[in-house]
Parts: sequence; structure tokens; C-alpha cells
Amino acid sequence: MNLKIATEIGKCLSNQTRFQIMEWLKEPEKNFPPHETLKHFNDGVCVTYIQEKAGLSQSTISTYLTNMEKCGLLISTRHGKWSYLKRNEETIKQFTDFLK
Amino acid sequence: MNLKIATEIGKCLSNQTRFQIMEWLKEPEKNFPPHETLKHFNDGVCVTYIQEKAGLSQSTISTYLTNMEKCGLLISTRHGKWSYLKRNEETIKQFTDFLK
DNA sequence: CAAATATATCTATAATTCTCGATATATAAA
DNA sequence: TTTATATATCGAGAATTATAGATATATTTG
Repeated sequence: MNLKIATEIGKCLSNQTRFQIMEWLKEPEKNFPPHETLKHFNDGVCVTYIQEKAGLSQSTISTYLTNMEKCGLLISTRHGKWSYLKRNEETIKQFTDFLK
Repeated sequence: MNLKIATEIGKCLSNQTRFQIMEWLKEPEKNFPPHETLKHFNDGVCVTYIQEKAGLSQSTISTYLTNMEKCGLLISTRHGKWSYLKRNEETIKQFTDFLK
């Protein structure tokens, strides 16, 4: 972890919707409906579910998630036409350790 | 810790200077000259020293520090005409626990 | 291959944040 | 009580971020 990445993570965490996404992804089963195709949450939650829950436009949420992945807060996995997002616990730990 | 305060902390941590102040204040003795009047760092570091180290204007740093105190990242203590700032480890822990 | 679906990117305007100089306030020193 | 010093607040223009609609790309399905 370095200062630049840490502040990029800070930017992602400076917005309530983005912070909430991090919270929601702690418990996908509790916060999202089951995936019809993918029968599990091993790789996280698809963009559409996150977008619907957040109530913002598709492009806005897509931008959020892309940036959150770029700074390492999220891990993105493609399965066919869907992108699934999950928390990157390793980076999260590096960030909190850096601050503490 | 709640979502609103957490995102306010995120805003403070979204800027390299502000994040660095948090880092500098981990080790005042190492990062700042000794205080002439106050002989210790028990209450942290005075605004002027932080301002000089950061290299930004007095008003900018004062605003930074005020906001960092408002969201609980820093604790401010007045001694005469000086304000001393130190990290608020309790809030920092609450924030990192909230994210994890 | 055409149509449908999911996601990503582009572009532009609105909103917010950055940063400073000017000024105000509080305290100490002369 | 005037002057000096440290910090806080105000006001404004510059810079950045927010957000959406339009469009592009990728993948699946018929």
C-alpha cells in the first residue's frame, strides 16, 4: 500500500453509495436476490443487481465499480455476459493497516 | 460508526496531503521539530508545523485540520494561542472495523 | 447472422471540492 | 492597551467529480 493508492481508495469511500456497495458485498446472500444462471455468490454479485439496489443509472454504477476495481477494493470476474464483483479483502486489509 | 461519518472520513482520506498528515502524526518526534513552549507531543503537533511541512497555505491547512477533527480523525487541544492536533485512534479503529 | 441482453465507455452539464488571499478572532507580549 | 503571533473563517475563481443519456462492445440466443 502506498499514499497514491490509499487516496484513490479514499476517493471511492467518499461517497455513500460506493461505501454501501462495500457493505452490501459483505453479505451477498442477505442483500441480493440469487443469481439465476450462476447458482452461487463465490465471485460476488452482478452489476445489474448492484445497480438496481443502488437506484442510480447503469453508467454511473458501471463507472463506480470500474474505479473501485482499479484501486483494488473490488475483484471483477466475467462469466459470459455478466461481470461479478466481490470485495478484495487483501487490499482492504492493506489499506486499514496503512491507516492504523 | 455510521455511513455518513464513514464517508466524511473517506473524503478526508481522498487527498494525499491529508492522508500524509495522518501518517506524520503517527510519529511526531520523527516528523516535526520540538515545540519550544510545550515540551512534549502529548497533545500532538501545532498547526504551523503541519502547515510548513505540507507546504500549503495556512488557510488551506486550517480548513483541512478542522474537517479532519469534525469527522473524528483528529483531536484538537488548545494551549494558549496554539492548537495541537493528534490522531484519534478510537475513531480510526471504528472506521477500519466498519470497513472490514 | 440478427436480435436481445449485460456491461463499458464517451460526452457534456451540474455540483462539489480545492485553494488561496483577505479578513476576523483569540491569545500573548511589549 | 497597542502590537505581534497563531489559528479560524469568508468569499471567489479554478479544478475536479457526479451523473446521466447516448453509444459502443461483448456475449448469448433464436
